Amino acid sequence: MAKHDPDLSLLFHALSDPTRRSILTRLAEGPARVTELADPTGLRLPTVMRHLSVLEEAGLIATAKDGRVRTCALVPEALTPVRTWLDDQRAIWEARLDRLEDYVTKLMKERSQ
Amino acid sequence: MAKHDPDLSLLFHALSDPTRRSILTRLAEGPARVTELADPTGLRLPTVMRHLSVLEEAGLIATAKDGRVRTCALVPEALTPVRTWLDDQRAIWEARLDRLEDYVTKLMKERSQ
DNA sequence: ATCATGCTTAGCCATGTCTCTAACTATACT
DNA sequence: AGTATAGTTAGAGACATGGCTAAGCATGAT
Repeated sequence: MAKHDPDLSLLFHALSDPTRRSILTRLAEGPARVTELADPTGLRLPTVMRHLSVLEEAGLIATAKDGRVRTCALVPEALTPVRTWLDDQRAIWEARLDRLEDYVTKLMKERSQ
Repeated sequence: MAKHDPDLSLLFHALSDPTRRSILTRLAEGPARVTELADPTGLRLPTVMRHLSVLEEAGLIATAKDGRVRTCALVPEALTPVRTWLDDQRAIWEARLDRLEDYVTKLMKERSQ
């Protein structure tokens, strides 16, 4: 299968880890430095760094280094493709439901004649 | 970090693969048997089976076997937790924006005095 | 200049993922 | 009964992931 949506795959993969989701939730309340993010996870710094780079490569966060401190911030628009995919999926599903409804309606009309 | 949301992890992981997403999109148009789903992927049956069981374990599809044919169907409500998580995330983000706005408003008031 | 802080790099290990082939089972067709 | 069809199981191989330790490198504080 062609990988038509590398973005979506990256995004969903980034979101599939509880640690990464908790980092995002934390960041939703405001930017934070690396150590600050690592602290509540109970994980070692290099491990958290890895999570952060997964998030950054997915475009979910942006980071910048000032002096020796790296500050991380959420990129809220990054979730748009996910939302869009969900909406599209629901749209197709609903279209199908509509067609099914039409079909049932048609059946009932035919029956009532 | 405690894994408070095994469901979400399963769901996001299931959605992180293009093949699996394409299967879901196909299923959104109506139920299908395994071979039918395998066909357009260009993958071997066992591989597709694996994808299907990932989708099933995440609760995204339901399958039933009739004779030697297994039919797969979408479970559209399964996406609800994902949608909820996205909404929650956005809510926190917007709350933060509001607080920021309040702060700015306050600053401006102070300044104008 | 020295030391502490904050991050980064390198490399290891166990486990998980995605794909395959080969062989098997169970159901339908003739 | 014999053959084709639809799926399943088992297992292998290549690579990714998530965690770690140990060592390195800037930058800020004294």
